[in-house]
Amino acid sequence: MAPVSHARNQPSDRKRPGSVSIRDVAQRAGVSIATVSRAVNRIPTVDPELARRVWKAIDEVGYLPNTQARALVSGRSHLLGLIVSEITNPFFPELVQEFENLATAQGYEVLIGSTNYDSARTESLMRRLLQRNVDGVAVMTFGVEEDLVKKLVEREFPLVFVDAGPGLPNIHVLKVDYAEGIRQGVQHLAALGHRKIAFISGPLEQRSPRVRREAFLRAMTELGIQVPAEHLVEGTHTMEGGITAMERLLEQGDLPTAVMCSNDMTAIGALHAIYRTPLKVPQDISVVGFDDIHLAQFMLPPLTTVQMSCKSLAAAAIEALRAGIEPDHPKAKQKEWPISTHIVVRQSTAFPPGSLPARMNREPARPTKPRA
Amino acid sequence: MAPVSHARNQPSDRKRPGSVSIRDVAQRAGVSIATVSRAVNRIPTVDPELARRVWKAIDEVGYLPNTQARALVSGRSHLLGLIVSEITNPFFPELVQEFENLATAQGYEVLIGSTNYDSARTESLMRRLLQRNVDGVAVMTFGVEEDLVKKLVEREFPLVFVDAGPGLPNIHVLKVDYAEGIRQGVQHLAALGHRKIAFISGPLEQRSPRVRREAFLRAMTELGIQVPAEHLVEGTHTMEGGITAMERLLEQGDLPTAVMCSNDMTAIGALHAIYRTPLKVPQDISVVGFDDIHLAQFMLPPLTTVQMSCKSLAAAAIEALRAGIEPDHPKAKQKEWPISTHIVVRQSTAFPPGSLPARMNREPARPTKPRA
DNA sequence: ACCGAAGAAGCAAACGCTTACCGCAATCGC
DNA sequence: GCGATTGCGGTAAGCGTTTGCTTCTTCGGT
Repeated sequence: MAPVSHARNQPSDRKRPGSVSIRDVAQRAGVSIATVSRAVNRIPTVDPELARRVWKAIDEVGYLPNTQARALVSGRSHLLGLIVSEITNPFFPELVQEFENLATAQGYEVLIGSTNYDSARTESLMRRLLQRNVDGVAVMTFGVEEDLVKKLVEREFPLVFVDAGPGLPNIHVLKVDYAEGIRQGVQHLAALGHRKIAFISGPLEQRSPRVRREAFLRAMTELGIQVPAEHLVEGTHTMEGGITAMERLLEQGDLPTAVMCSNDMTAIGALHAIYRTPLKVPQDISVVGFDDIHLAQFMLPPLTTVQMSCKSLAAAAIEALRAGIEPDHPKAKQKEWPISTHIVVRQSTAFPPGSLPARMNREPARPTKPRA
Repeated sequence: MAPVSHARNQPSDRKRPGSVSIRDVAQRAGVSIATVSRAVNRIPTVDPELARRVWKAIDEVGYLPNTQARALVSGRSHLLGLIVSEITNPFFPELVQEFENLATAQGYEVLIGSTNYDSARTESLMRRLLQRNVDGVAVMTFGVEEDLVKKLVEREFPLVFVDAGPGLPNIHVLKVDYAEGIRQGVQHLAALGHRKIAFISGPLEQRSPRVRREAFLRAMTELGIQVPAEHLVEGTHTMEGGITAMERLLEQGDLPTAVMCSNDMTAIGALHAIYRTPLKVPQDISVVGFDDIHLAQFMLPPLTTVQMSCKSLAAAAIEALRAGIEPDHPKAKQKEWPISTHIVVRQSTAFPPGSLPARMNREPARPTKPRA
């Protein structure tokens, strides 16, 4: 029987050829693994000369510290979970992009999952994220399932929701100010002379679409404008949904002169539905979106929309998570993170038909820039 | 000084409240941690009765095995890296979605990174993925940087490229059959009577766009059609690029009657550029895309395009990775994975103007379904 | 009744790292 | 000049698992 030497400081006969461990570096530099570790982590107590030797060795053997092992001892994985509802909805890739940039800039990696509105999926996703020991999770789906969330809250697990998830204390919430942006949208339309303004909502079983719809109704009420029930139609936050909803709007007798949509994909769907008719946007009907996705400015005509900056959404999410993760974060106590919204006027909105000499409608209205 | 007891089998005074380890379960079930581990991994040598007790304990304390620790000992992280060039290009979210579904179905998690065509970013991304000990990486950016790839290949690190990355042996390659799909596209146009067919390419410093352009030129040559240099314009694989390129095409004297584009976003940009002129698609000019993203069928008119199924792309990528990772995978030896492409005829293509009575052009051509 | 084989559970090493603690040499104070 | 401090590096414990080896029990064969 071969006497196996288990000198703990010897380089391992590696499993995968080429995977270099801290011991290889230590051997090469002629120091202990502790010193290597300290050098890598730039701990000032190590002699500069030695440190140089270590770094040289690191370079020569091509050492990369194993994050898993680090995570195991430090208890922090530097992994963040990001849950979105549907990654194929163009809003989310933009969000993901921003989130990722910010996260990596802070030394975190991101595990993304999309739920497709399926709560079983969400649950399994959450479980997997926890097994991976993520340091925190941002739930950016605009409709939350409340099951295991409670347990997590009890565990003081850093969690960020958008629009207040379940009414639980002690979780971070990105409070999107739908009211402001949507009011701006409605007022913009009203200022142009519109009175018959329809609204295509998102799927109403979700929270956020409901909130947006409420905001619209309130803004209309403020202006003293009635909204007939048939001008309130439900979409799905997808282009298909926008098309269908707009078609329904077009079929009925009392045509609105303007349509606000719960998100941009819906608005884009609406534009498509209108293109298929003899009607023109914005001359015959104005359309306003919500989100301001990249695509919006490339529509024909470029879409007037309410901007919800995914940059600030991502930034707030990261900040909130860090506040929950890092013990001495300046804003550790903050629980609500406001996200502002405001209208971006492009060319899909104009005076309602018949309100003015036709030629004034040729060039779409271009009010002054909204306040930033 | 308090004598610290270090009985290894006692539950830890946990770092994060609520993080439950295997020892908690062991204690609760009154067995050793080894038994818990074996029960969890369904190793048949454990007594059914004991196993039941263990599972009960697991349930009671809410135990989730720590993947990091598992990875550390097994040497496999069950993490897959997915590198895309630009996650905001709609093609990629679709790919990501498929990839993720497949990966999770096989028990893998996915780390996504988008390079934005920045090779420094790619490099840092790769490094981070390696530190995370990913089991393999799929590089789905359609233009590769060849730097550290070689080292990885030497390490026998499972790597999948699309379109043959650097001409290195021993890496898995998803061979997209551009030629076939593009030939079908060209032939479709030629069959309709087009002879003046322009091509908007992607950024030519990347490999895949070059291959697509080559495929187009070859298909044209096969048909004996000359392509004047001014009908070959370079885009950027984005909508903006498509708009600019199409504008350039429109400015020049010799207007093509059809335009093929290197990807769908380019084609969509081209459609937009054309909408801004009095020309009509498809009556005055036909447009063909490439990719068949979801959006394509919702264009006005619905876009005729060459489909490159991201489902099969994702499936092949996963298969290839697993073949590289799992020692006894059936296809461990396979290195090339063919991906077929074929045309999907919708309504952005029709007879060229003037070739036929006008009314025949009212309804766009609808040839029979292509072979699957 | 005794020995050996088989089955089941436990012990402990190992995965790659961080870090508390300890030992050693050089320096300081008086 | 000698004990006390200080500065640096090494030793080893431990993070949460898996797993080879050992131990203990049970049972069958003779």
